[in-house]
Amino acid sequence: MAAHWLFKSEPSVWSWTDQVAKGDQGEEWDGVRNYQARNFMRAMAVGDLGFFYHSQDQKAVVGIVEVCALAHPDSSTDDPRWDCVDIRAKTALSRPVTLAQIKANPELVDMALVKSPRLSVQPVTPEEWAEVLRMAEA
DNA sequence: GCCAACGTTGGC
DNA sequence: GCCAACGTTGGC
Repeated sequence: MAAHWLFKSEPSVWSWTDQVAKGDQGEEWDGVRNYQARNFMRAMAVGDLGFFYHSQDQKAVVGIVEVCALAHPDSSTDDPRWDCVDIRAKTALSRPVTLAQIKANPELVDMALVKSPRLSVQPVTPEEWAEVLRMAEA
């Protein structure tokens, strides 16, 4: 059973559009300097799916990505502590799901996105995954 | 642009 | 090993 995740990015630094432009080859999710986030990446398997979240101005889940390489040393640093996975864009959400909508949904009050807004890589439960997808289609 | 929250660093 | 200081992040 594949696990689900959420990847957060500032669109001015790395946006969904940038991710899509990388195509099936995908791109390293580098630059993470937080142990919790790193540990989640180490726990990922190829084929796991994740939400792609835009912080800052948009504050919304905008797309779905797939893990396409297991955790490996982060090429953006020589510090051996930091690993990252590669992800590739899979599909855009037909309608982005905003942080405001998520906060307003009683089913999602326990989401890491709400409880730990600064964590850049987060786990998503199967229930949360299904609920956000449902909101994207509603 | 401000402020609160939180993680990390460094001194003791 | 603890704790204070600091820097960064992200929402509003």
